[in-house]
Amino acid sequence: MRLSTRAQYAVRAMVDLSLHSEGRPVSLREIAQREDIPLNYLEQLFNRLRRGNIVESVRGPGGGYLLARESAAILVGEIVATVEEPLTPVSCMDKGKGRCTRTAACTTHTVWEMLGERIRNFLDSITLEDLVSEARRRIAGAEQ
Amino acid sequence: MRLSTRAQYAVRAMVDLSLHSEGRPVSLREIAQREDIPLNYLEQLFNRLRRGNIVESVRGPGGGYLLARESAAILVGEIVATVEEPLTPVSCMDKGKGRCTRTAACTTHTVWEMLGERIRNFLDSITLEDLVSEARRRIAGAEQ
DNA sequence: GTATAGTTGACAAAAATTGTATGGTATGTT
DNA sequence: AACATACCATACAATTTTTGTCAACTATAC
Ligand code: FES
Ligand code: FES
Repeated sequence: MRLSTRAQYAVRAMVDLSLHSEGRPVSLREIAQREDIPLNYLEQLFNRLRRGNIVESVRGPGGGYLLARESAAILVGEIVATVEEPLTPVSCMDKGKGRCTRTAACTTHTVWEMLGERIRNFLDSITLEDLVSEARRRIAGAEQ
Repeated sequence: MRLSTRAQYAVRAMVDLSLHSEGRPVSLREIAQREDIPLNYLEQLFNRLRRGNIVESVRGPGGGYLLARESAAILVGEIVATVEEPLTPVSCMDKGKGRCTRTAACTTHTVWEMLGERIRNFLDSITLEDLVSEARRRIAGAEQ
């Protein structure tokens, strides 16, 4: 039940982006440095985030990424789901895939289904803005 | 965010065991056949389950495994945690491990911590007995 | 004593994740 | 136009984790 580093990286990077953007595009190079994430790997993640309509890109010098919407309208669950395709606990829910073999009438299926729902609901209950304002509080607290 | 097959196998096997035991030990060979799980793999899982005090073993011919307690006192969360060591979403919670590098003040840590809590709470809210009686209902329904 | 069935540890195969490399395209600046 | 920046895309390599297998051993019922 581990989250991939993809998901961890993506959320951290999105917080970083929000904190440092202020309307201007932020380059991945900056984010990669600040958050200590391999640049090329981050590029892959942001490709997905762009296709997922979570960020917009600006090419050329001075370019970078911008939030596609206000941070209060971006859910952590979206970010995670976008970079970590299946947010379901078991593969039989993947569509196309069959049920698990034999099975004790597969009573367990329901459990995993509900578990997935709980996970998604929780992650969708937190917005990027929640994390950003929390981060700002911490920074303010550390300064004084 | 995938559950290992270890966890899926273990829960299914435990349901199977409960359904077929009725006080008598059930051999892994039976379970492996009914649930289509590699026998040797299942042995490893039941070793962990035994050490986790979830089942008891009876050696020799006619032997097998028994529930260590009544099924109503066995939580699905226990079974999963026993075979799938870390039920935490990120490794920085593993004790001994450091925090994630750099980090946007690691606001995200709290999110993963809460997520882990939710997952554990949910899985601990379901007992093996819940699954077994659900399975019995299905079997009865299928028969008529 | 023999067959059954759990116990254990080492190891191999396979899959998934994580990270790297390379070559592109768009665009602002000089 | 040339050049530098920074996104875009794909392929591939390294690593780690998961999954499965093998072999040897111990206890016990018959
Ligand atoms: S069919 Fe989904 S877990 Fe068995
Ligand atoms: S320290 Fe735990 S996620 Fe960053």
